[in-house]
Amino acid sequence: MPEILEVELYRALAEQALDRPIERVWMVDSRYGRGGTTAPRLRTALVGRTFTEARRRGKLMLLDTDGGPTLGLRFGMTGGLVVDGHEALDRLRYGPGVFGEKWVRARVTFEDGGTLLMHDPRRFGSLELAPDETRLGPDALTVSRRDLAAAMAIGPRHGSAAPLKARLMDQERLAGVGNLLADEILWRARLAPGRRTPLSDEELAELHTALRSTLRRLSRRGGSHMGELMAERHDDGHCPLDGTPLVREVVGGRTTYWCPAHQH
DNA sequence: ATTGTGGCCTGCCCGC
DNA sequence: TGCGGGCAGGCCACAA
Repeated sequence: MPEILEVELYRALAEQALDRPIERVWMVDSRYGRGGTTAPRLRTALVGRTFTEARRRGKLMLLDTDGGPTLGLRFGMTGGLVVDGHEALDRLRYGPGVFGEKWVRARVTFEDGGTLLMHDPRRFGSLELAPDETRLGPDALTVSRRDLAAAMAIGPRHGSAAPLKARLMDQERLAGVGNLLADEILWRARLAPGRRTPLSDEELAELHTALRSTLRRLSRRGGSHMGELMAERHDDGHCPLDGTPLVREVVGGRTTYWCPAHQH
């Protein structure tokens, strides 16, 4: 489920876990670790230390430690964060919608008895010690128009043949936008997901405005799934703007809904 | 180097 | 009611 808005909620929740000495660390199995991160290495890195800061870059959450490596958390499609029994979100749209002990994949227990845990039914999330943050592009919540333009450069003169939507979701170019947000942003920017020609200055401005307004609006409304396009994301869905039947197709490897009447 | 594809896991929903 | 197939908002390894 989580896109950038959800991970930002997780990050805010994780601030409750700062400055509390870590007593135990558990992970379901070493396949849940990434980049050589195993349960024993997690223990060595974390036990006896505290988390000092909860950061985020795109969809990657980062917990710094006092003197040890930073812990990176990725939530995949169904991952959720729980601190001291409190969830950042009531409900995971593509998960079972309830909390289940059997879906807990990792747990950090503090000396005060509290816990921070990863709840992840589908197991697409992961933990990684000292993740390479530099592989991610600028954060979508704060990206400037200039940096967005650089990230989106497409077309023959810019050496890329990837469709616009794939660019928007390429985490190395722009960090944080997932499939749902991409559709919503392009719909609001009036740009077709399959666009491969360079964007004009006006279109880039539209895209930047749509990115900011969509993130701000959906953040207020409670998450990435609160977009206006969401309710029409099904067969026979219609454009909320002009009533045109939406096109459903795969763009950039992901299911895409868009309006052929006003997105160009 | 860039772009596209399959696969990872598990649960839900739909149609038969 | 039960069952099988298709689908799911992320990301990686791999092929072309």
